[in-house]
Amino acid sequence: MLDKETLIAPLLKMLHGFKPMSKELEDALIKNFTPEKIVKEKLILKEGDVCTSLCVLCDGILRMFHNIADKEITSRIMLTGHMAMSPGSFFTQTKSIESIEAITDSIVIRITFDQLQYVYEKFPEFNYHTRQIIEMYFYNQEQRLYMLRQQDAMAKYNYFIDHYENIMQHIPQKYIASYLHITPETLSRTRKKLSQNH
Amino acid sequence: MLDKETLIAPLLKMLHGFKPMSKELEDALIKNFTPEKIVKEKLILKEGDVCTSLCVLCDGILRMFHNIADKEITSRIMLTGHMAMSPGSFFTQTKSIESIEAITDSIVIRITFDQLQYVYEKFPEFNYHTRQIIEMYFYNQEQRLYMLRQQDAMAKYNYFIDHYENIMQHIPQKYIASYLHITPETLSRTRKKLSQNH
DNA sequence: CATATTTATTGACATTTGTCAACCTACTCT
DNA sequence: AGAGTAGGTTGACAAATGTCAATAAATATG
Repeated sequence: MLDKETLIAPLLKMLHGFKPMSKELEDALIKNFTPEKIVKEKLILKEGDVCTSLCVLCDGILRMFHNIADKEITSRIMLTGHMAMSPGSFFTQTKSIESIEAITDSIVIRITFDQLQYVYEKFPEFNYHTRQIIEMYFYNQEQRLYMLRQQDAMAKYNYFIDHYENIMQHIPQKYIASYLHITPETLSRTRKKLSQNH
Repeated sequence: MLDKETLIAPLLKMLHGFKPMSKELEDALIKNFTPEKIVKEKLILKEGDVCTSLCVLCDGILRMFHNIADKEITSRIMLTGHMAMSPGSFFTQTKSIESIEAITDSIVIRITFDQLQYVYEKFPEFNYHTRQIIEMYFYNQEQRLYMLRQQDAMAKYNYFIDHYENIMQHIPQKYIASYLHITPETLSRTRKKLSQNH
């Protein structure tokens, strides 16, 4: 595994892009993030537990899912650079209704809720950076909702490949299907229809 | 219409609840928010325009909608106290794909993007407050997605009345239907079925 | 490399929801 | 009060998607 400074570098770069950070803030972040290896299929958050930490994905793919009517539904797919946590559970420090699992072997850097609060207190200007991030996530979620509102499976799938093409690689279709709120069978048929009209 | 200080009071109270604000910050907010009356059916944001300001709803009901395949889809319903804006358009100051309309005569207080940036610059601690708000909105959106993931129309409607009961009052059913991603006919039948099993 | 396991595809069929049209109801506006 | 309009309900039917089962393909395991 790479060393911590290398793993955290892209995150720091993004934060600097929003607004330059002091050396002290940067050091505090480096100090409080802990690298961690996640083996495939391991849960980094389990339904019923409180999401006490936030992970930034350095390498690999994660998915968030939950059960509805005995079926696992993938609610989010996280790629390199994304944050992994349950908003409902992390922000309010209450039990999570969702789980997060590694689809592939992954590397994350992790910071606990308490550590994060410490950084906020010590470096109030950090609120600016996280506000930017969460605005971005909020917007992404709107887009996600927009996708789900598309007329039918074909329209959703087209929207998906236009906007989330990079997600396609190396992810089992069954996860993509439930991400689109359709069954694997319907996705398979939609893909076939699409390839026939090429 | 009530005076500005009265209209802005609930917002200030909520912000104080997150973290006490200085008198200066409070004054800056009072100064930069402008009250406005919105008559029923008027658009406060039109698709294609940039969302240059954010409104806090003091009284009335608003809805956000957009067109997909020639049909109007209600993507959000806003009640007293809620913020009204297009996240995609406001955060990035680009053209909006959605419109916002008053369902009833309404009163809002409005702040422009530029005014808000000014407040952020002058009072960096305000980032803390808005981070709290947007975290809350993010969480609400997750809940919304959770609702849409329910098995069928009945399950969605049940989830809806459990979690959004207050939205029901005084809102045409057709808006609720598209909020649930179902047709007004299906909603009507679902309601009937539910009342029969009472 | 061979086998076992998981995932994807395909078909037949059931179910749900959408569509369209008619009708009813409530509300608005002279 | 009466006409007009928009929203809501109901029915018949069509279309889309889900379900279940069988098979094929891909991936993992020893």
